[in-house]
Amino acid sequence: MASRRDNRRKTSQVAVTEEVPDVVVQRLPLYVRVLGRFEDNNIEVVSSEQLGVRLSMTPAQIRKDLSYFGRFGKQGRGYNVQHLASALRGILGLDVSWNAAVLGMGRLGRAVVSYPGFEPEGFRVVAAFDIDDRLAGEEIGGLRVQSMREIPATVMSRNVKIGIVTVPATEAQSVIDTLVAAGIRSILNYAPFSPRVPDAVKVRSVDPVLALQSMTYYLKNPSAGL
Amino acid sequence: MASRRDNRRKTSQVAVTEEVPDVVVQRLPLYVRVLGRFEDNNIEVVSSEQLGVRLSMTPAQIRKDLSYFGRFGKQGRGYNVQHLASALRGILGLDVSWNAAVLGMGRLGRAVVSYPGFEPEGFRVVAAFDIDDRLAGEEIGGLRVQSMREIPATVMSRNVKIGIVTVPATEAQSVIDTLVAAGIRSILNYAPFSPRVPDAVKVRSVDPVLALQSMTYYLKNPSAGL
DNA sequence: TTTTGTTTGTGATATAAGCCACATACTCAC
DNA sequence: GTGAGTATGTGGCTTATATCACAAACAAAA
Repeated sequence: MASRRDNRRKTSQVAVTEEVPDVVVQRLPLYVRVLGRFEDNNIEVVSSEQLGVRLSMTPAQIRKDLSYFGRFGKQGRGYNVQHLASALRGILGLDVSWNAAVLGMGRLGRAVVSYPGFEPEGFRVVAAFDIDDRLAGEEIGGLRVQSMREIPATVMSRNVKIGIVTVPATEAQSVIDTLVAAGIRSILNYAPFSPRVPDAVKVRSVDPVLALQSMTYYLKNPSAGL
Repeated sequence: MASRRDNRRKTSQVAVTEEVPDVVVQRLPLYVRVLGRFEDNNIEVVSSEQLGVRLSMTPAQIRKDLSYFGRFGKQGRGYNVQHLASALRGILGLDVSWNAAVLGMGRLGRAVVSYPGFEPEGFRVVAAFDIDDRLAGEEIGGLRVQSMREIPATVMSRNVKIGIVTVPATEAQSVIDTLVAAGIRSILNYAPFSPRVPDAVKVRSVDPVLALQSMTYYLKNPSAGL
C-alpha cells in the first residue's frame, strides 16, 4: 500500500503556493540559460514566442510555466529580460552559491572536480571523498581527499548541500545512503544504476550510456517516432 | 502553424506496430541493465514486482511497457531473465555494435574518447574532429584528429551512426547542422544549450549543470515536492 | 483620442502517461 | 488430478501534462 501524495488544493491558509510540477521546475534553468544569452546580446525584451523558438517549445508552455510563479510579462510587449532572469534565478536559488562534495576520486571524480563548468554557475566543490583510504590525504584539484567516514562531519563543517556521486555502480547505493544519513537532500548521480532514496531526497542522474541505448532503438527502427 | 503529427491508429495494414511512446523507449535500457544484474547473479526468473523494487517503479508500469513489444512473461511465474534481456537487447539494437564520432577535442572531448564505459556496451568511438585545424593530425586516445570538413566523408567511410558533441555551446549548433547534413540521426549532446534539429533526428543531452540548477529549487524551498 | 496590432495570463480542453484491478494462465504441493 | 497460490497482460480509469483560444492589457501610430 504505497502512501499516496496529499494533493490538497488551496487550503484556507494564505500563501500555500500552488504545487509546482517537477517537470516545470526542471525547465526553469533552461529559461534562465536562454535569458542569459539574450542579456549577453543586450536584448531588453523578449516574447514567449522568441523564447519558444530558441528552446523548441510552444510559447503557451513557457507562459504557463512562468505563471506558476507570478506575472512577469507585459501584454503587447513581452518579458523584460533582466527582470525575468533575475526573478527566475531567485526562485531557483541561483542567486547564491552552493557547496558540493564529490564522492569517488577515480577517473570520473577527478574530471568532475576539475570541471570548469560548475564554479561560474555558483556550484563550488568543497570536499572530495574516496572509498580507498589509501587515497586519503592526497591532494586532487586543490582538495585533500578524505575518507568516507568523514562525510557526516565534513557535510556539517563545510556546509555541503549537494553530493556528486562518481563511485562505481556497485558502491553507489551505500555511498548515497551515507549521504542521505548525513542530511544531504540533493544528489547528482553519475553511477550507472537506479538509486533508492527517500521522497525528501532529489536525485538527478547523468547517464550517457542510457541516452545512447535509447537512441539506437530509432536507428534500428527508423520508421518509429515519426 | 506548426505541422501536427499524423496520429493515425491501426490502418488496415497488418503490422503497423502500435506507436511506442518515447518515454517507454527511454526506460527499456533501464530494464536491460537490471536484468543484466540478475543475470550476473544467476537468477533465472524475475517478477515485475522485483524489477519494480530495483527501479523504484510500479510493477504495472513495467508490464505495460513490455506489453508494447510482446508477451515475455508467464503467469504465475514471471519473466525468464536471459530471454527477456536478450529480447530487449534485440529490440533496442544492442545486440550489435554502433560507431560514433566525437566532435570537439577539448577537455571534455578527450575525456569522452578515453571513457571506458562505451566500448563494453557496444559503442565504438571511431573518429575525432575538432574545429581548430591546428589540432588536425594529432593523435588522441588512438584516434587521429580530423578537420570538421572531413565529417561527411568520414561518416560514410567509417559507418558512423552517432555524433557525440563536445564543442563549446557557441559552436554546437553549427556542428550539429553539419552532422545532420551528413546523415547522422542520433546525437549525444554535451554542450549546454538547446539544439534545433529536424524531427527525424534524435538528440539526448547530458547536462549536469541543468540538473543541479533544478535541484537547488528544492533546497531553497524544502516544503515543495512533498 | 481612437484604432490597429501585439502579447500576456489563464480557464477550458485535449492528449499523454501512469496505475488499478481482475480475468486468465501457469506452478506446485498433495 | 485438484486446489491453493502467484504473476502476467490489459481494458478502463485517474492523474498529469500540454495545448488552445480568447479576454484583457499595453504600445504605437494616426
